[in-house]
This record gives sequence, C-alpha cells and structure tokens, in this order.
Amino acid sequence: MTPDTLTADGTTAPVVPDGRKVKGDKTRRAILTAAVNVASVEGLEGLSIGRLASELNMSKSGLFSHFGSKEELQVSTVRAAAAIFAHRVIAPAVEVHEPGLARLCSMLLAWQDYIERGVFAGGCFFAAATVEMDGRPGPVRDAVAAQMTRWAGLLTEYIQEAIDRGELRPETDPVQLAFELDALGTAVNSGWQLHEDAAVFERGRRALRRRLEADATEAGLAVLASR
Amino acid sequence: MTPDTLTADGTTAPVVPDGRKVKGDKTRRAILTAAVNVASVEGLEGLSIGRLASELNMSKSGLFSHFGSKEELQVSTVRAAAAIFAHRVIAPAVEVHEPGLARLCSMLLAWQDYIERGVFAGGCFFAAATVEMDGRPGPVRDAVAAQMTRWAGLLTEYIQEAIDRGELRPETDPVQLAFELDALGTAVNSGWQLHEDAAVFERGRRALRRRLEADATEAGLAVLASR
DNA sequence: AAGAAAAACGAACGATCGTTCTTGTACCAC
DNA sequence: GTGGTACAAGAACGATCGTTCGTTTTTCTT
Repeated sequence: MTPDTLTADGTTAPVVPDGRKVKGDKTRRAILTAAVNVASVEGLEGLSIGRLASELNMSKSGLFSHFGSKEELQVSTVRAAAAIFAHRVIAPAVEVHEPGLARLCSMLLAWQDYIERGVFAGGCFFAAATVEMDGRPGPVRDAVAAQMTRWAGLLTEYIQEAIDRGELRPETDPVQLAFELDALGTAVNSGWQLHEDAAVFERGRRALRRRLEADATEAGLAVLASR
Repeated sequence: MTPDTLTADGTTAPVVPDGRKVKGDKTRRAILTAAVNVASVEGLEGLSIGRLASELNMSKSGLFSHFGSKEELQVSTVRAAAAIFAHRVIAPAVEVHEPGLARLCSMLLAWQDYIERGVFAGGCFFAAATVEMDGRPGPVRDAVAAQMTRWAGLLTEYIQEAIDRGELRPETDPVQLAFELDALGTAVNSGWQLHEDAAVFERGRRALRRRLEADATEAGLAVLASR
C-alpha cells in the first residue's frame, strides 16, 4: 500500500524507489518512538512538543520541523503505534499459525502479552487513544478510528475463517464475537493499568477461552485444548 | 457516610447540622455539572478553568475560588460524576427490583441506557476518566480508582446475591463474572462514541444476556426470560 | 574540496494555562 | 442604618503551549 517498510522497532521507514534510505529519517523514528510512549501515558493531547524535545535532548523547533504541526505529529504517532502493534501482536500470530481458530487465539493471547509486558509505558496505546479522541472531530480522531476499524475487521475476518474451517459453529455472528473478544482484551488493559493486579491476566485468558468454547465446534474445542 | 444529600441533578449539596443550606452552593453545583460534561469530552486534564468559566459566564478567579486548586476541582468533578451515575444507574435498579439477578440485570441495562441517552456529552464519564488517569499518580487518579473499585464491588455483590438466591450457579466466580460484565458495558460505550453506530447497543444487550444465561440456573433463566 | 540541500538550533511571537492578590458587591445579623 | 462576611470580578504573575523566523551546523553530491 504505502512504500514503507517495517523496521525493528515497529516504526515505518520510507524508502525511495531505488531502496536508499531517506536521510534524517532516523531522528524522525526516534521522535515517534518516544512520542508513542509519552502518548500512551499522557494521551495524544497531553503530548507536548517542548517536553518531547527535552526528553530527546533536542530543540523544540528542530523537532517541530519534522512534522509542521502538532496535529501531523499526532497522526504520525498513531501510525507509528499501529506499526508497533502490528509487529508485536498481529505478525507473530500470522507467521506461526495458519488461518483459523489457532491464529485467532494466538493473536488474542499475543495482545494480552503485549499489555502484560508493557510494550508501551501507559498500557495499550489504542485503548487510551480511542477513549481520549472519540469525542472530538478531526484528523487525529479519524486516524485512531481507522485503526480501530481495521482491528475489528481483522478479528471478524479471523473468526470467519474459523467458521469456514468448521472450528466455530456456522451460526456464529462474527461481528458479535469480535465485539466481545475486543471488549475482554480492553478490559484486561484497563484492569492492569488501574489496579496493577496481575490476576487480571488470568481472568482475561479464562474469559477469552470460555467465550471461544461457547461458539466452538468439536474440531474447534480440539484446537483450543491443544493450547 | 458524608453529610451530603443527593440533589435532583445528581450533585451533592452539603448541609449543616440544623439543615440550612450553605449559601453559594448553587454556583458550586452549577460549576460541577458543567465540569462533568466538559470532562467527559475533553478529559479531566483537558478541563480548563478559563474555558469552564467563560462557558458559565463568570470570571476565572471567581470560579477558581470555589476550589482553591485545579486538582481539587478535578476531584470534586469525579465525585459529582459518581453521584450522577449513582442517581441514574444504581438507584433505579435498587428501588425497583429486589436483590438478585433481576436487580443486577436491571442495573446493567440502566447503564447502557445512560450511555445511549447521552447523560454526559462525551459518553460514560468513568470510562473516559479511568483510561485517562490510570497512568499518573495523585489524588485525582485515586478518586477515580476508588469509584471504579466501588463499581466492581457493587457488581460482585449483586452477583453474589444472585448466587445465594439460586439464580446463578453456585460455582460461579463473582469477580470473574463482574469483570466480564463490566468489560461488555465499557465496550458498548467505546463503540458508540467511536462509530456512532446504534447497533452496538443491541450487541451489548445480547452479549450481557448470553453471558448471564451461561451461568444461570433454571430459576435464573426464568428471571432473565421475564425481562 | 566546494557547493547545495537538509537538519537542527535559538530566540521570539501571541495565546492560554493555573494561580495570586486586590478591589468591589451583595447579603445578613445586629 | 451599619458593619461584617462570603462571593465574585479584574488585573496581573510566571510558565508553558504551538508556531514562526532567520541562522548555523551537518550531511550528501559532485
């Protein structure tokens, strides 16, 4: 889609057609990595250019010139966070497991792992960004909403694949199930951030498993049992 | 507990021992009502004293003197929101239904109703406040966390009552079920705020019902069927 | 090595933030 | 009526916000 490649830290690095790196991009990625972390704690609105600059030992104007406006910085931060999420949660499940219930289940557990391991300082970036931006119109909100739609679509797609493979019952409503699975994951993030009680992860895993079992066929139960 | 009485709009009005109203309290309540609405959209941190003052056609310093600090305004706002929530969601369920599954179910539906009817401009105040404040220490976070703990405790308590009455299966884990029910309600709020798709309410109701049915006894199923 | 292009800097802008202090105003007891 | 008391207004503070501008430093090309 875009001519971006995924780098090790999950941020994107634009490349020109012949493959040479665009110069100055290293700084930009360093900024966005820090921005995602700050925003996961302080929020996308609480992310201030001056604070971010001093944290990176650079000047406010130097940082600013990479984006041209705060709004552009925020949108870029959302995209960087999405790349990290894709790298840490989606990619492992896709690489290791074939389509179906195994892939779906693996991705959901990877999501919890990424919350538990504290990939972002303030917990799941999108859980925070969604609630923060959902009330105010503008490009930043649209960027967040687009990512959340993508995520819900991905869940729905994987569920549909599991149905097609006969691992979930054919009368399963994919959108409904995706809604509930997302709800549980988000609640795990909130519970962990608010109470720092690690028991929430076990609760989350139990809830996910029971919810999937409720719609699983015998073939699906076998897949779940093997995990 | 506190010498406060619940007023019509859900905010609290302090009374002195002989019952006379403390003067100037009307202004304070008007401020907090507006503050809760602004904070539900802009967040507790985005709530600015100057903006709030101009919205109420009063001076910044005049408003400020009611609280003495922004932090105190934020904590008071959290308490005011809790009172409104109690008035709109908890009280109706307690008044109409006796303890047990009926009360629990009624409260969960009242919660969805309060989200759907837009009691706060930015959706459920606590869903927003929780995610916003969960990362930063201080009295405001503590106030929010205390309310969320109260809410989780209330859900757990009502579930336990339903177990004791034989409406939910005795092996039901109240904390686990409370976690899942709260997850679904919160997801309804997010879905509504982000996509403005009213279908999320039907999804939420279906998910709540199916989750309760999964742990219900025959007596419990009868209660659920009658609703 | 020289010149062009890009990146970073430092200073300053108007605006708004939370907060303080002083002044004016309404009300209530005496 | 008069004095006291709580409430509200107004001006101003230092700090920080996003942003602009002109200059300097770095980097790449040739």
